[in-house]
Amino acid sequence: MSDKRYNHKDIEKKWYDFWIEKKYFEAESKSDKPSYCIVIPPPNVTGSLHIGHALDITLHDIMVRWKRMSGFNTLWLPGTDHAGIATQNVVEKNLQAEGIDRHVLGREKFIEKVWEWKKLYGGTIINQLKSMGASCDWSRERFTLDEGLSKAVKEIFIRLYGEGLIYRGDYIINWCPRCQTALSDLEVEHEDVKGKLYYIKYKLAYEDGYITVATTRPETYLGDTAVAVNPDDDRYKDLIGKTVKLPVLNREIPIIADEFVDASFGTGAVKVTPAHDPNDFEIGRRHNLPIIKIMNGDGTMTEEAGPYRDQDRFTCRKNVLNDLEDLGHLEQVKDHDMAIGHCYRCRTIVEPYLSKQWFVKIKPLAEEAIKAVREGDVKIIPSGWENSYFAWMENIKDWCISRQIWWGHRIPVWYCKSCDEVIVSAETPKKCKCGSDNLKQDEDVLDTWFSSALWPFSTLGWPDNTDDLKTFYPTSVLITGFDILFFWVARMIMMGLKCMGKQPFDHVYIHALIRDSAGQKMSKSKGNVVDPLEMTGKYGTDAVRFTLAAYAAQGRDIKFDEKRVEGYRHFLNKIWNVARFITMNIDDNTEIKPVKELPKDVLSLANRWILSRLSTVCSEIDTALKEYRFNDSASILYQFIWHELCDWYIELIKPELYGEDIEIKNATISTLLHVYEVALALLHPFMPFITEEIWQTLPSPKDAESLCIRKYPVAEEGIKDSDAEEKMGVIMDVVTGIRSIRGELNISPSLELKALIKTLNGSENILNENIPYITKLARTGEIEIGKDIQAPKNSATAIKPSMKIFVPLEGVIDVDAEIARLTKERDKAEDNVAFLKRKLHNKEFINKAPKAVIEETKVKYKDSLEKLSIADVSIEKIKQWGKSDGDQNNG
RNA sequence: GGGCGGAUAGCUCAGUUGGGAGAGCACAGCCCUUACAAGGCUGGGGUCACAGGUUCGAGCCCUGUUCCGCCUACCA
Repeated sequence: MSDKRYNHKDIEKKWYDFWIEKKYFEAESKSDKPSYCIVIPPPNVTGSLHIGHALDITLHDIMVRWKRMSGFNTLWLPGTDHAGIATQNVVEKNLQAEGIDRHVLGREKFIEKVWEWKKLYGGTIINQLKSMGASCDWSRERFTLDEGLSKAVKEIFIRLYGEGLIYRGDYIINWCPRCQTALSDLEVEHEDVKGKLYYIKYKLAYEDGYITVATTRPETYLGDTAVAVNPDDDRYKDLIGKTVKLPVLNREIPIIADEFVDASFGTGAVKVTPAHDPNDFEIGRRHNLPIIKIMNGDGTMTEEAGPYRDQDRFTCRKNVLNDLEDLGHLEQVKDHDMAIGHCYRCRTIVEPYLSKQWFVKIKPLAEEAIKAVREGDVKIIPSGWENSYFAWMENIKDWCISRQIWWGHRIPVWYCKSCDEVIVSAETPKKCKCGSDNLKQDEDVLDTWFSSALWPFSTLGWPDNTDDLKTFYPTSVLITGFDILFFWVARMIMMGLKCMGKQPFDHVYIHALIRDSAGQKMSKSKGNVVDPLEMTGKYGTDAVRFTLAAYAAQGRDIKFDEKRVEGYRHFLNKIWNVARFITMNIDDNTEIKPVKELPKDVLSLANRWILSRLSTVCSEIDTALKEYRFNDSASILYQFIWHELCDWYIELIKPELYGEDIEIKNATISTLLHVYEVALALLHPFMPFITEEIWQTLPSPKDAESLCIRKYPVAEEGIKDSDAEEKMGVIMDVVTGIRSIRGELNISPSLELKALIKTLNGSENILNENIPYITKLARTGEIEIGKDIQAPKNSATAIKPSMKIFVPLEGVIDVDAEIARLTKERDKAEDNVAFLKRKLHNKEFINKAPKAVIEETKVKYKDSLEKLSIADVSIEKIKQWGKSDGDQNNG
């Protein structure tokens, strides 16, 4: 505490260990207290903490610590996600580095390797969350591949299958040739590119002439089984029913008519490749076209591609184009803007690919989920996101949930090799009902997001009816970035409603994305990534947390600037030094009493004022947090502590602390301690470490052994006192008035000034009673106060609503500077008068504006008018003094 | 193609029912006043993107325009 600067090193771990040891973060399965629960968005087990997590964690922890302190049975349930494709990729790469191919290793051995890897490195991100101060209940930590969660996954799969909401079938899905798995629509990231549109001539089979089709993927012509035109397209009417021959392959395919074709695009004729395009697949179905697969799962061409077999898909495209050109089939090539889908895990260009996959029939689930938000069972904050939610939900497509990878929840389905029976079961079946034991389990695993969708209840013990489930479901709020609104939030709502019959959370708070200070999305390749751990190491976790909270305004992206962190570290230092100030002003004779026991008559104006302000701050923080206005709460605390507590209050009470009156001194130090202690408590959710460190050493009366279980302050902790606030306003006016004169006229702060105050509306009592405040803060010596004070010679003037302040400046005054200063004020007043006059003379305004506004305007007008006239008089006087000074000097 | 959001001080951003615009940082001047120089005091700085409209009154509401960002989509 003796150090002038706050040093975060060593402190953070000490307190975190203490909290854990005391089990403060552990929730009760059964409790009389109201419950508050947040489940963490589980980070990928392969992950390491990035700035987005840091924001997530900070906002979570603020809410959770606030509620815990407010007396709720609070559960913040942590865990990690097995992140199927991502984790498999990581381990696969590691094995490759050792020269091991996973296919050689085999499925079982490979999964063992992943578990080993998980045991070694899976704790990394968890430890990083802890270093952020996250007050999670670690005794309830979960992993999406835990036994319990796996049970939940199987249970829901079987249930949905039984209801016909899960089905298997051959469809065109998104296929990543590198990961060699299906992807859901959401897992494909579209990127706009300037591509080409190739016009290819198909010659008619039995007569001269040709039809030209336009395509962006010329290599797929190898799989064409028809050419389609719009039935109403006059250009092609005669060709319908005829056939063309595909170049090179010489396969004969029909020209068909289909409503889908847009006659205005390209040539109005579309090549139809049912195995490699979702629309073509539909057309193919309608017309019973053959389906020809020309590409393998790894992106090479099949033998159906004839001379191009085994070629990579992009090499094949080049060769196809060359050959078509050589043979005179390439009519033209046009620039064409389009969007190309990439795998969200490995950035490989995805292929629309025909294969047998499992799907969730999603519409019935989506309807309920739409209703839940529309009827307010789930409230999305900020509400603007509701539009996106509805738009997506209303156009939702069936969800492809099978993945051709090894790491994940294996689909609980077995196929009988003897009779084609499909057995869906939580346990491994021994025999088929046909009697055969020749059963084989489906090779695929489920989409990771399928298990994530169950997270809010699977983590609480579902499908068992546990106490945790009864106590904490529905959870209170889900806090996350908008990037996983559809991936995760929407699916949780659907599954929560389906399994639990209730929404998984009452609120969804969507926070912004963090960008770099130039507004660019952070990415490793750009090298603009801010490492939160580097930040916390440098500035302390509390400073980083407070920065993120202060940045977290609703509905706007965050442009993260390290300088802002530095600024808030200064704030921590400021807070730290208040503690030092208190310590220095307490000795063995100091008697500290609870504020409630202090007689009101020993409380000085400053004490009453700060208590009143504290009271307001308490209720403002409460409102802001309730509405998830994190930035507002941060700024309220910053403003109050730095400017009101430090700049005004502590300076005001110095005379009382250094004075002789022991009773007043005790009352003041008790008040200071109280306000500071409450402020620390208010701050604790935002900056847990420094507040606990200071709080523990504070000689205040305490009723808790740690700040994190102290009752969160509410408005009674201060005493609202408008009389004190009004009076302090007058004192502040005097002080700032004199300070302005000093500052603008460049008078040394060390020079003691005399002040004469002419009161205008009975403020002399207030002033007379509080002279020490003025002398201390404005550095004045003698002060004269009265209604009839006359402006002395050679004085500067400050004009305030309830008084005129004169500061005689014999010897130090710069006449021209003071005239300039007053003229500036005069002009401002004149502008005001003109403006307000115009307004009040406006008949429409008088007729139509609310009375309160008119009254207010009138008062402002009067004040401005008065200020103008005072300024005029003052300027006149000082000019004369200037002259007479000149006379004296001359004479 | 559809939708959403943004444009306010040099920078980053607040601005909650429409009543002459605020903060932090940066900048300038003065100060090492015994909590803090990672500090104190004072000050300068804005056509609220542009053009219309509604209103007594618009940063805020309406229409259009420009620029930027994002989401979403099966026009090959």
